[in-house]
Amino acid sequence: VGLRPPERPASSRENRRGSIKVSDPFDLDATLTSGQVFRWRPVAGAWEGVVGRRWVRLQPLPYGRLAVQTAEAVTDWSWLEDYLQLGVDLPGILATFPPDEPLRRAVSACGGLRLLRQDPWECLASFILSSTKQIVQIQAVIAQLCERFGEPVIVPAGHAAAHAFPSPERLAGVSEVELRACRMGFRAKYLREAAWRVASGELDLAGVQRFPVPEAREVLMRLPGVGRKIADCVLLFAFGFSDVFPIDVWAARALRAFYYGGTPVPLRQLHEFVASYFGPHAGYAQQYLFHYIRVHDGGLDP
DNA sequence: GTCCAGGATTTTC
DNA sequence: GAAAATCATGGA
Repeated sequence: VGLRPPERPASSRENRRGSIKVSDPFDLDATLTSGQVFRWRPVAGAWEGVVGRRWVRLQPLPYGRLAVQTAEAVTDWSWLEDYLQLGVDLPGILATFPPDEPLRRAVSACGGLRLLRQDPWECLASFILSSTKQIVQIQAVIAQLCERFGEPVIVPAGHAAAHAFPSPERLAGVSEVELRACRMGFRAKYLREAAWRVASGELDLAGVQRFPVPEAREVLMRLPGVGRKIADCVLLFAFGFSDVFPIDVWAARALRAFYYGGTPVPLRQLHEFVASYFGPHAGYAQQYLFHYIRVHDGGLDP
């Protein structure tokens, strides 16, 4: 795992392109479309997005490589290796899954699905905006939010403008009416309150990393509009607590269909089940089941 | 008009 | 305490 030197070392753009060798399976398409991130866009067989303050283009290559293009010269690629979690031993994680038929099918369908390591603020804000919205709508809301309030980032010459995710300081100063103009509805007041608490220092978001899961979850759930599910998404996608299993309508649907014969099991019982059944990387199992039932299983059950 | 979405909160037993 | 009812909004 690591970044290979560019094909043409003498070029002045030598640090703007490279390719990453990924020894383990890495399904970029499944990873970026599995509902954990909302900012990546498919462009001509590749994916374009913004990580932190950097515009990035990723393209799958043969033999387990990823082509990487940035807009500015880069010497230290640790930010991308961290975001893509290239140091993670995915086969080792999959080996901890219980050997049941649903997981076997899900892993077989998208064996290179990864969990990314997202910025906590962007992740928290994104999932505050996610509640009772479809993924395509969440993408649209966040795109508007970034375009209107995010700082422009450097893009390749001639490329359309791109923006960083707006900081909590910026969003704390945006009116609820302006936020609602991004089609986020009642979530506007929740986003503003979260931005205010983070910007003021009342909520030390980075500090959440140091807490055990129950305390970290409790801290996040003090925010209005953040319940168990959204808190768990932030714990899993931003803080890397890979044993956390967020249960949304789709995950609940998958659990009931695959493990309870489609019977209407209450949510509380599902939480008890996932806490003991899926093992130390239950969050990965969740992502596989979530993506599988949405994309590969027709999304329907009896 | 109806139904649904990577839910949260309030009310009620 | 947990289960049920209410809230909420844009799009298909």
